[in-house]
Amino acid sequence: MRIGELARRAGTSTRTLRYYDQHGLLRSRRADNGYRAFDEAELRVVDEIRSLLAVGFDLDDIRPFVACLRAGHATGDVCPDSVAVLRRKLAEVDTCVDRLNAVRDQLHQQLTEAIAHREKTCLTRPAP
Amino acid sequence: MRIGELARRAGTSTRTLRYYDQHGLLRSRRADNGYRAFDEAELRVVDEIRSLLAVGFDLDDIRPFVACLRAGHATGDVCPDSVAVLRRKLAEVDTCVDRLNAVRDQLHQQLTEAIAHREKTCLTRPAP
DNA sequence: CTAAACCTTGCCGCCGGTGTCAAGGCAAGC
DNA sequence: GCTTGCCTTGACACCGGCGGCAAGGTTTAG
Repeated sequence: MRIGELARRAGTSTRTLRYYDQHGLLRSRRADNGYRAFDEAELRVVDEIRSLLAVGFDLDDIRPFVACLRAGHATGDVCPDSVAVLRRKLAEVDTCVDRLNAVRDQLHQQLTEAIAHREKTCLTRPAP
Repeated sequence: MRIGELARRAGTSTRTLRYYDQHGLLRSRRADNGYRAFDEAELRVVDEIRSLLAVGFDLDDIRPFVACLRAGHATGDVCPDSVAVLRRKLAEVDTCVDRLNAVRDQLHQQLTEAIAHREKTCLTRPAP
């Protein structure tokens, strides 16, 4: 399979696939004319990459998952290295959620106080 | 007050202050030698900018708050435009938190299943 | 007089995944 | 032979808030 077909089937662009290839996440042979040739299995790999990128992983995070797939596992997340990344990412997301919630609370309070202040100082009509 | 002093007092760098100035967030006159001269009040402005940046606002979001301070208000958040930004940002943070929580749940489930799968397939010792 | 400590503008780098364009090689149908 | 559509590498652009450096002018202390 050449890069255009893989891109169409995976629902992405050739530019993107070349980038993954360049960074060692895809496996490709070269035909005599220099064209990249991909196995069917790479479609699954691209799907894995895309879905992990979509949840906020970067390419380095994704490497173990790809390796896990190549090792013959049905999913990329059952290998020790993948599990380790999952743990780390989960922790990262947790702290990120905590921070965002703190920000949320601060914004909420600031908003509440600002509105209270406006109603107190300038006697405009109350919000509709 | 020159830029170095303002930077020291605000706990930031001259590079940063020039950046704010360049983007119209600070107000400065020029001395005869070309040096920027800042009023005392700009210290408060820099503080406002920094604290809003810290919670994830970008410079454009911050403009109304600065304008509000310049309009003579004790805090930058009591003016209508600032309140509008606060509302918008609060909504953004809310959806961001929701997305992150969804990701969190997905990661958690994936992790749980991956570990269950490992314990089922390869009979390694259970995690310590 | 000179060194040190300011100040100025301007430009490159970063981060990461991708869009996009350039300039060219190859394949296939007419 | 010519057009069309694939493929190749390489390189710039983006986003945003800076860091850092260069090359120069200014002021002040000693």
